Amino acid sequence: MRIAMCFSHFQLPRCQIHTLYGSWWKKVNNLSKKQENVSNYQLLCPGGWDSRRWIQKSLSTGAEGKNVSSRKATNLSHKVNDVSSLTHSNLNTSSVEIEEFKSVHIEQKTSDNKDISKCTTVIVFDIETTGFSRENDRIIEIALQDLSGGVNSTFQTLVNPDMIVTNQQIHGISTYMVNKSGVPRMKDLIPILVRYVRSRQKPGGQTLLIAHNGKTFDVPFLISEFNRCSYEIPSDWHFVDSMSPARELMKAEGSTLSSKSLQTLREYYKIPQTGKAHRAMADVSILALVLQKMTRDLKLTIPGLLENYSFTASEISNNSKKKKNSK
DNA sequence: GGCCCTCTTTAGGGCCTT
Repeated sequence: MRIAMCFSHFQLPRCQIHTLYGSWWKKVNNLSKKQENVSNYQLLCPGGWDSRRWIQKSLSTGAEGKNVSSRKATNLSHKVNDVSSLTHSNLNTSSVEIEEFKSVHIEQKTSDNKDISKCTTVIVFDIETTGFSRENDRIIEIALQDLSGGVNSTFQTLVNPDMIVTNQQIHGISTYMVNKSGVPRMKDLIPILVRYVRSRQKPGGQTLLIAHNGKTFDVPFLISEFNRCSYEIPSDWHFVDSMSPARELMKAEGSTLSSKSLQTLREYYKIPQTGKAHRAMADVSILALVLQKMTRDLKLTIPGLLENYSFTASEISNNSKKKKNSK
């Protein structure tokens, strides 16, 4: 009931949660089984996959766009207030303000890698935007996938940018699709997004969010949007740019791998294109599969990713400020 | 815009993200 109040406050009448176990999830499931992906994920998840990982329920604002026809929304009548029964119990929505998160410093964690792996939530995410400029462009779509799987392991939504979309040819997202009532604006979405991520966190654990080219695009863009809406990225969100391990892979593979782009990595690992490239959820599902292959090849674990590749939003912000001041 | 590589660091160019 408190959730309902929250969304009422946000004025998101079309925010909905529904079962997305349509052909998309089936494809991913079948694809993963065919490609022996399930066991490979154990590199990222030394404790092994949770048996719930292929349970097929996802979270969406209901504004994921018409182009995602393969993900048939089979239960649109489920309202957002049902989220309390479908996600973890800590979706406290009595206040629209984001609580100060308890920081979990990597260096304070136990040296036992298994414990780190068990308490770390790994989420792959991707954004689509109206362009490359963090100052002038806006996010128009965001998608996340918790690699531990289970109920509501994915989250996706279109975002109303309050501006004309001029790069529809890239992602297929039109002005008409996002500039209308029912599609949440970023300022309304951020609290929902933060609560979703929190709902995926393990008790006392930390979150590792992975995006391709995230260090120079997705994360700075996200920081910019949070700041524009007077929010801050939670301090216990750690990020990894999958481009970094991709560079290592390129060094190891030499000319076999010609580029570190997501599409090249997808082709390298013979992962079929599911959905339209440059739609957020399609790219997330590809990156999730690329990651499992890449971490296997590089023998990377979650502690390894945290130690060698992770960064925080504050580090990105501080670096940006230093560079501005030095100019 | 930022990272990385190299024909480099007193620099320039390619890549990657939408």
